[in-house]
Amino acid sequence: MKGSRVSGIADVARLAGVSKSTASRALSGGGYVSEETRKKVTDAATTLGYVASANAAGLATGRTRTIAVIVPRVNRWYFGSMIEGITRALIPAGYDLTLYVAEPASQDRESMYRFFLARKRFDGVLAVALEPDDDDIEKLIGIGKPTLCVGNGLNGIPTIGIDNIAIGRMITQHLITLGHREIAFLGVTPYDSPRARDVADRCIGYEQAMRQAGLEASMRSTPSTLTVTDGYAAAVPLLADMESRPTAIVAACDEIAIGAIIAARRLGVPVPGQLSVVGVDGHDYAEMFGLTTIVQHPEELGELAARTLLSLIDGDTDVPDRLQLPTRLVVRSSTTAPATSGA
Amino acid sequence: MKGSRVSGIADVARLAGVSKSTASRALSGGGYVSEETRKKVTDAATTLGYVASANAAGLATGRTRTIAVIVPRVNRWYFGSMIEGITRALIPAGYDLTLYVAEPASQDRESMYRFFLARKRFDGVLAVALEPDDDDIEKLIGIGKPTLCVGNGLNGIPTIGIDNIAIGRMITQHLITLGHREIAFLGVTPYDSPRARDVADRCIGYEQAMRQAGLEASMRSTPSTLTVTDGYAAAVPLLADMESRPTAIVAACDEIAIGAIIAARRLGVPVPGQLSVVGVDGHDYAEMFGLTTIVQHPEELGELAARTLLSLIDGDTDVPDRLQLPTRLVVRSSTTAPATSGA
DNA sequence: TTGTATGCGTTATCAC
DNA sequence: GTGATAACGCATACAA
Repeated sequence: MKGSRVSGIADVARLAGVSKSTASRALSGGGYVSEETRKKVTDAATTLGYVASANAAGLATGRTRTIAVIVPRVNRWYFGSMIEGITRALIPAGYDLTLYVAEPASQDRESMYRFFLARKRFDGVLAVALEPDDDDIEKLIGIGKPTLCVGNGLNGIPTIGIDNIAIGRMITQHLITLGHREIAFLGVTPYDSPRARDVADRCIGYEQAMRQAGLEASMRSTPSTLTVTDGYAAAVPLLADMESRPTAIVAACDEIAIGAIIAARRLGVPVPGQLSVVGVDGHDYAEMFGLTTIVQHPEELGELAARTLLSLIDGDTDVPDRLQLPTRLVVRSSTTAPATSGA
Repeated sequence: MKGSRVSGIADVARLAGVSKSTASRALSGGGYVSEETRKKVTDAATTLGYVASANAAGLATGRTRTIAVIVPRVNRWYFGSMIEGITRALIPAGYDLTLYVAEPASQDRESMYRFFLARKRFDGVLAVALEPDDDDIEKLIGIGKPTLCVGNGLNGIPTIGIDNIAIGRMITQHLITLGHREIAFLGVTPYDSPRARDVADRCIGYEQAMRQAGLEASMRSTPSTLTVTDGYAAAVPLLADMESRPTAIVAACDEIAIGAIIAARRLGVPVPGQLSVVGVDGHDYAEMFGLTTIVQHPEELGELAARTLLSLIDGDTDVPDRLQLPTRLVVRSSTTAPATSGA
């Protein structure tokens, strides 16, 4: 049992009849190795089932072939999809993914920076959904490794995401074009909370479109966790009041929108007959609810972000400071022209 | 700029006026160090912002303070919650979490074993939702590190999960007790697929309860991705046929159940008036739909599993081979006694 | 209680 | 094209 130790590069070299350095070159290094010896070495490696010790290699090269991913949550459609997209880019590149889950401005995030990220067991960082009121920037820059923001960005760090203000404008415009004039926004607004800037930006887009059309903006904020439950809770009081009930709702995201649709059904408000609802995301459940929405693809966003980070790690310098992915309006059955007031 | 290198333990030792070994002992080692020098060393370390190189430490000790987590997906309520639970246990322990996302019997899973897991950059493995038709067992055992299965288990590896057969029996019994006799099962059955054994086990429990009550089992399988969309698609044909429509549905999980409820609403079948529905999971959306369900807590499961694995890594030998977490039936408004046939 | 010397498994630098 | 040899940064058995 003692002899069954994991074989190292020395064993490979011995079996191949070459020196350790030649073996190393043949397997990973970029140096000159004759085709003949390369084959001898790789054969020896496979017969021994040799796998290089990442620790030793990392110690020698300073690289870990690992990237760190910072997310506030995992159990959310957006983050879960994004992580899957990231892995899709990492697997073919042979990179490991270490996950750091910590809500912004939380105890966990503090210890993440002070302890976990300080260990620097990665070659680059993907920071997902940072929030501007957090002092992440200096800390991230202080790490001194290639870093990319995904979704929400921070000044000074290259960011890849979507144009949320334009999205807010677009969906609001869609409702205005249909003839709606009483359009309420449901979700996180930039006024009650500086956090969650991506969705707050959609609210800004909503305001812009309303103002431009000479309409009055009306914003209702949810408890800000952006869940169906929250959308439901926020929609009930809005829809219950017959007098002030809007003819259309712009939701900060699909989950909020779905919550609103469910609330409408409960309250007997027909969608889209008496109420049009539009969301943002392209959530898995959107189609089932016939939700008109802007579809984005977090997996693709994650995949692209990961690939960009890898090229950044490989020394690419010409990475754009800000990259916006395209999105698309998908019209379904949750939006229609408003019922004529008289009817 | 050349001098601003990251400080190593040598720098700490120099600043504290001791040798490297003493510094090492004071910071991490278990050896004897006087309180006085310990303080000097830790002070020096903090002023220098010293953080041990994980690579070097790992190379010396053979331990990585990292655990590997294998999941088939991330973007699912169950897996996302579980990962969050796992991190909850890992953070205070100072362990990193590297995530391996690969569907069973997939290309990715193959490369995961052959390449990623072979690097052994972890002290232990948490394998979530393994499927029995996959030959994971030998590969996992071959890694030679402490390993724990979560959810689905494999013979030969300690497993921690819930008793899905008992759960299937319990929810079916609930409907039988209410007076239902035509009860259909919706979801993955053990017959059309050996995979996804956890949900298939629930079907077995359903069958047991039906047989015991002298009732006829009727199973409808979904496309097996266990989403709301699938539940919806599978429920429509089942509910559309007035003649063979059951008075109650046992769903393999809450998402399937919710899909069935949505389908029922669409088809004008009142729930629970004409149809009772019960699920399993305690999904975030269950309460909103008034769904009667068995609640389980994937976060807690993940947290417990991670903690157990850590103690396994620390040399604990008395870890039970099979650990079942308790679950609880929560009765809501989706189940009631069946309408009397005559009415 | 502290310091010295050695090993962990690679890669990189140099001669050859 | 190949082979010694020195890092890489830390932990630890052993000597003091």
